[in-house]
Amino acid sequence: MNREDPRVLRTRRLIRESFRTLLRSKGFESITIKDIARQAVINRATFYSHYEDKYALLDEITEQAFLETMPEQAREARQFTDEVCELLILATYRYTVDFYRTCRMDSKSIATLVDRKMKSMLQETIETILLRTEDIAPANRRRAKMAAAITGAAIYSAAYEWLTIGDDDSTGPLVETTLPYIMNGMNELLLELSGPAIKTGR
Amino acid sequence: MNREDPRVLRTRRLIRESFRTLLRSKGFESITIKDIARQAVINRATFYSHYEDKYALLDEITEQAFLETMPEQAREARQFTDEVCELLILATYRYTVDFYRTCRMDSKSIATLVDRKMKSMLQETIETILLRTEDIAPANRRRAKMAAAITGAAIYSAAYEWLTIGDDDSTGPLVETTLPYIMNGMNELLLELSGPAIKTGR
DNA sequence: ACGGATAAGTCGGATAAACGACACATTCCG
DNA sequence: CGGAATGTGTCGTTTATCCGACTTATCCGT
Repeated sequence: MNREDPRVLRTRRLIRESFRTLLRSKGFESITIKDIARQAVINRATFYSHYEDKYALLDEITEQAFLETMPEQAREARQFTDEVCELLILATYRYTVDFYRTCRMDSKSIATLVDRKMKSMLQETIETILLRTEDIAPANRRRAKMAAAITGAAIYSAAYEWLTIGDDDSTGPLVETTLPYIMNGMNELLLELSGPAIKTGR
Repeated sequence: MNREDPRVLRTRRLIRESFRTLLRSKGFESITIKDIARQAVINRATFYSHYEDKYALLDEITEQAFLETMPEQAREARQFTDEVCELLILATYRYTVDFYRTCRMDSKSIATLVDRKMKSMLQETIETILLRTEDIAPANRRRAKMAAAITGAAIYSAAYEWLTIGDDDSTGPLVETTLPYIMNGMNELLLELSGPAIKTGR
């Protein structure tokens, strides 16, 4: 199917919007494909020619929301600087706030799914940034991936923690505690990365 | 083409909304079919399978707006009472206000078209009400139509005049001058209508 | 007045969406 | 327990929309 076809774009957008609407009034688990089709005023069969099931739809929506939340300056960065890191932290926090405030959480399943997706998006973003810096020895790619995984998880859990404590909408303390922690560990690794390949076994 | 088909409903709604949007930023005459199609993100050929041209589209939009503006109580009335007449006057005024405030008026052509449509909608509405009153002799239908035409035109021009003078948003004076005038002439006719058929030639 | 550019309509073939039907799984209730 | 009701996923056919191409009409500048 042609992703550029105006009919396809319209239908997919309709489905996404209907799903978001439903998420505001019902729990994820209790939303049926029939509900989505009815809300979007499309045929139920049409849904299946675009998404495998509602989990795939949730995945796409989560991804899209992430990309919309994350400023381009962060996604397109060529170096993992303090500034970029701060952007990542703030965007992640904003994302979780939006998500958890607009969606009903009947079961924890949706939270789990979204958590996983968010972490992988963060990780991918960071990994891309790290691999863009020219001076990384090809043999150190694996280390860069590790760093991305760790950092992604760190940022996400920091944002999540800050949200659940949530007696305050200020983000100052969130950044002030998370940023040094991450950049410290990251700089450690970056030093090694820019050098020659690390010897195995050390 | 099946008017109930969800695709048809969606497409027509898209076209109408796009047209309304365009009317807010461009003059009617300078809007091309291409503009409409581009704005609605539909194929240009698709437009032609729903509307003959932009004049037909304007006609439909005007009619729809009229029906939305006119309260059901007026449209469904079974007698042409003072109360109903007041509703017609007020709704007509509200309609003209909305229309002339939201649409750009580059040339006068659109105003002419809308004027005509509005008058005919008003006339039709009044005619329907008059013909609904059971005690009208069938032979007097023609007279009822005349009354409807006169009254429709009167109400519309009163509303229009009130709008163009327009130093004031109050509608009191509008109703106070128009209503007695109309009901006087109308009651005159209604008396004759409810009697036997009028003799021809008098 | 003439030629180029842009819009108006129209047409045929390709494709996405609608629709109804089907078999199967799940849930719910007497 | 059993059966009724509801949701899932898929299929074949019909229909609306897309798309590109074409002709005709209208507008505009040199």
